Amino acid sequence: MRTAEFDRETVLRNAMQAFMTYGYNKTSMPKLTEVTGLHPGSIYCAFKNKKGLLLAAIDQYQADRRVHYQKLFENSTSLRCALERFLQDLVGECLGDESKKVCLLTKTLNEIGEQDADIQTALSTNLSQFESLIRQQFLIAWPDSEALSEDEATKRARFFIMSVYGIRTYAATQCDSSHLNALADRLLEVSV
Amino acid sequence: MRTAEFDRETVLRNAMQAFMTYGYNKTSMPKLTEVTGLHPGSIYCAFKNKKGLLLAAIDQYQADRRVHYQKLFENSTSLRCALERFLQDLVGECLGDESKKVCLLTKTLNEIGEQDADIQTALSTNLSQFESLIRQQFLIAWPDSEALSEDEATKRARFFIMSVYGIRTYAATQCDSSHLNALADRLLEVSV
DNA sequence: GTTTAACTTGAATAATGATTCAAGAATCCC
DNA sequence: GGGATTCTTGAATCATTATTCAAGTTAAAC
Repeated sequence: MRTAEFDRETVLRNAMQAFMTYGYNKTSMPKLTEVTGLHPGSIYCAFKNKKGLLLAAIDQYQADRRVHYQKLFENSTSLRCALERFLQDLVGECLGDESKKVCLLTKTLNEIGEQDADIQTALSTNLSQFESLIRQQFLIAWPDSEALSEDEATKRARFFIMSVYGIRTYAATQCDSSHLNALADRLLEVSV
Repeated sequence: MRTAEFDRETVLRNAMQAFMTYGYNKTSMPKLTEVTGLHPGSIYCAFKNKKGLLLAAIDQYQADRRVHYQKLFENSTSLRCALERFLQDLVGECLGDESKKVCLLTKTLNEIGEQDADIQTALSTNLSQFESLIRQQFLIAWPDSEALSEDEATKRARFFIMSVYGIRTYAATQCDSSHLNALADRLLEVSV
């Protein structure tokens, strides 16, 4: 017997960052050995192949995101407050460094979603989990806000999520702080 | 002297379709020779290299889009009518075949925009042209609608475009006709 | 302390990638 | 029709890719 020398979560976060920066196809195995510190053989032993490493990184990404948003939503006093925090965080990420500008899920979906069923399934699953997370915020009976019907909450959450994708893409086209804030403000207005 | 045997526009449209279907990195030169009918040497002679072919395809894409939307907007009687047509067309594309589901500009930006300055410039230029095209619709003093200030038109057009990106991405996550139509309807409501 | 199973190493492999180039073919101009 | 110019051809080249594997190393178990 022998225990693995590397820390799985660290390896996955490094791989994840590389995938977000360069995209799946342009993240070569040499690059992955470099950023993870693992030799090819170890990667193939632990994750089967490059695609397996991507799938594991996607799961890690989603787990990290869930924690991040649960913290972000803690102690919100109203739907408006929760969405405001979310949007501020989003705009901050869009203006931040390369590796946080993009969402691993949508970036990967855009790049290779149509070409691989396993990856498409993994991404769809994780993206609808993300949609649920937002939908829950719309469904909470806030002390300071009126309650929404299930149907209305679903529709509004969907529009919100769709616009979040839009803001991320818009930020890729032109990274202007005032434009992004204006878009976020407007989205908040039409959502709440 | 000798005239070229191939039709440049046809070649570019075929290349464009391949780039939209497979993405830049996964559209190999063998694939490009297949879809364009040109031999490697001819491609390198006419477009310098693979990147040059992409840049030319981007220009052709934008030229085609401009014509498409000018036709689409012809004889609109109000802003609402123009946007309605645009959104119907958009949802139709999202539900249609692979090569029309995506926008070459945003797809390429997502995949390799950060990695190549020339491509980023070309995409930014074309995307802001597209934004202008939509902005013009908001600025027209329609017979049936009230006029907007320049500033208000710019802001609304920007939010609209951002949401169009969002709808395209959302369609990639789940291609549900009723969801897409509901998103389009809501976008129309908050835009006009 | 020896065994044993598991992890690590990194060079070798085989496939695929973009790009070049020299030879051949076709058209225009005089 | 002859020459000049340009386009076409496609095999060869060189770089890069993902993946494998056999040898080496480590630590837990008895």
